[in-house]
Amino acid sequence: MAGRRTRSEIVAAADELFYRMGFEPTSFADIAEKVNISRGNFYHHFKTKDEILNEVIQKRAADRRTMLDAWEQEESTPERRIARFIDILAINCDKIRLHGCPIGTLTGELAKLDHPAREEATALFTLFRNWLSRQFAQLVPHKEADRLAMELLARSQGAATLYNAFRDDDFLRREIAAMKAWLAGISAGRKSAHD
Amino acid sequence: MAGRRTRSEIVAAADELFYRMGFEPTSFADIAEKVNISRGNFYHHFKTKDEILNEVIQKRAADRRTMLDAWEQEESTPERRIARFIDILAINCDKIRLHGCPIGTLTGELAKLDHPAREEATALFTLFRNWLSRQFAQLVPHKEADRLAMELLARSQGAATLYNAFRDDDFLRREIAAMKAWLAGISAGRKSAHD
DNA sequence: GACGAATTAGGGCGATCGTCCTAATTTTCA
DNA sequence: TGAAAATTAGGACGATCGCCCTAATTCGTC
Repeated sequence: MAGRRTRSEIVAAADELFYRMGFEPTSFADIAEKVNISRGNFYHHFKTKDEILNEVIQKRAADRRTMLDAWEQEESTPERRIARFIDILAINCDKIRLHGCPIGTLTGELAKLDHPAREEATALFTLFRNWLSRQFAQLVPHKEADRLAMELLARSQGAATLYNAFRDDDFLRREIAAMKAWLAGISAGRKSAHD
Repeated sequence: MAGRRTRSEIVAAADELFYRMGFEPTSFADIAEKVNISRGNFYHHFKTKDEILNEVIQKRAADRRTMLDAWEQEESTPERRIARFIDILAINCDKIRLHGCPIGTLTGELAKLDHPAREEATALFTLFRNWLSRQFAQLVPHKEADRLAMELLARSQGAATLYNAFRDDDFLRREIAAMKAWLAGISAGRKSAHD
């Protein structure tokens, strides 16, 4: 049963390498070296690189799901939950600075490769989109919730992209503050008139 | 002197291939085939792949500079000029849908590769940043201009990333409309109070 | 302790990568 | 027009790619 652990170690290593270097530039040899196993052993667990990619995507989805569940348990209001999402940028800023958003950069790379797993990667976005939409639905009419979810998703992606490019800490701080102010404005207008 | 034309054809082909497939996945063979020249001839013009990349970045910078200059001539107000920037998303939506933003995806890839030319690619962003900043400076106090430029740049990047992922035309239209409304609000409050 | 299954190691497959070289051809211009 | 320079073609280099095979070792179970 030690094979199961090796397999998950491979996926974890591939997850990080795909994030840091990208899917295409990461080779079997890179992953095998990181896990400290031979390439032959490697092949016993995964026949193709795409198999690993699928597993990595599933792992990322599972990781995000447990994270979202935790936020749902730990925070009592939708506004605080959405704020946790915005905080990702601050918490992971060191990694984002160097490698961008793990989800945004993966979907972008797979789009360019015209890779079959592209839609599976997009599903990672959908995970956040639906979760945010459910939170916003508690603050605004249901019809607007998904639009706000997409708006916030887009804004965080833009912030990650430009932070990765310019690496300007002040900019990131401003964007986070602006998103939180935007969020406060939405939850403040919950029962009042529009805007 | 025909060598000059071949050289620029190589750069043009590389430009498009780097955009469509990414820098790393594009091979010498890909470019040579697209230009219909032998790989040997290819080597006569460019010794290394990085040389081509640098030339491609310079070409992209030149293309954008002429585009920005044209906007400056064709539009009489800063608001209309900034609107031209926002319109990029609509005009290039077919390409963005498939391959994302040429500048955003290149800087992202080079960041992952830890490539020496990363900062040169970031300079493409700076081109737009400074141009937008100059336009905003005619609408708001100079201290706020750069922040607004970064904000708009970020928002357009986020829109491009999510449009590339979800390929939702309604979303892109909404984002464009929202950016234009945001812009109208800024230029309307030019001489009035803040917000 | 033995035996079948699971796991590991290591090497080799053809293909392609970026790069480089040489020789043939074309162009330039005294 | 003839020699020098610029351009082109085509192939070969070692390295590495994803992928596959076989043999050895470890493990689980009776």
